Amino acid sequence: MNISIAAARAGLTVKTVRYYANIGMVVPYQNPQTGYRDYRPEDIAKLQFIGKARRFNFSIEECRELLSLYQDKNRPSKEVKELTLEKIAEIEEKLLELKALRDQLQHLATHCQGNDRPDCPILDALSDSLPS
Amino acid sequence: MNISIAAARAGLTVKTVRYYANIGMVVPYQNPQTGYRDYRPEDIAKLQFIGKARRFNFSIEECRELLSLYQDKNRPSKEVKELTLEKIAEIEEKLLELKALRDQLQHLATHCQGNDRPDCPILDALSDSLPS
DNA sequence: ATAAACTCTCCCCCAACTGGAAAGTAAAGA
DNA sequence: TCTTTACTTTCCAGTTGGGGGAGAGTTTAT
Repeated sequence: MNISIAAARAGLTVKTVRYYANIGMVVPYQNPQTGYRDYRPEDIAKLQFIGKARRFNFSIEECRELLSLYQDKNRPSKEVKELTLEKIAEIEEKLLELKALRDQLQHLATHCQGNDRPDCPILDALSDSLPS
Repeated sequence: MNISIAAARAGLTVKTVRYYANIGMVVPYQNPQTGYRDYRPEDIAKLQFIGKARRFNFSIEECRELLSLYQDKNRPSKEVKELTLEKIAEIEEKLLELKALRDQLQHLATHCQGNDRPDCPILDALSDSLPS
């Protein structure tokens, strides 16, 4: 299977798939005559796996880790669960940050007339000390 | 005021302040003999302004925009409010994404024993099609 | 006077790709 | 078969927002 088919199957771009080959994540057979990459079903499965893990906010390095766990048929599920729980905690933290951010901005926007007058509590807040 | 004092006043690193000078965001007077930058109170005010806007998740370009609005005494507050509302909408979207992500991961983690057996619904989900 | 602490520029590095140029290859139509 | 189009390759540069560190000059403190 050529690279564009492989990319489509995995829901990735060709550029991304080539990138994954370059960084040694999914390295397909490469025809020595033409240089064309040839993706086999197991390569596609890996690409799909990585695509999903990336969508779950796992970093490339974490994907590499998950992938090796995935390929090790005797791995304990403990490691995978731990990694997942860590990721959940990270996301929780990010959620709190973003909520606080939104609330502060919302507060400012509510107090801004948003008209043609130069009066603007948002800019005032940014130039003075912020309500923390 | 030298750059380390300026950075401390604005709650930024020296590297960051120098970066802001390089990209033309806050360009202080620079002694032609020594090359040393000299930050005046209005430069510090700008740095503080930018620091706060960055903490509010505004991009460098958006900071530039806000800064020019801030410096224009006759600006209508409408533009600032619009930019802020857009930012809020962005954050809302990101919040939804992250919540969905957390819930899916949480679901997977709940169904994983996390023991020494190779059995792992998390990896199964990553390698099969995901519950979407 | 000398050592410590600061500053400068310059360049490379990070993540995770994306875009584009130049050149070679494959497939499809006339 | 020839030609055109669509693909593929490598390589280089750019993105965001800086961080790390070298090597050289400057200021400050002792």
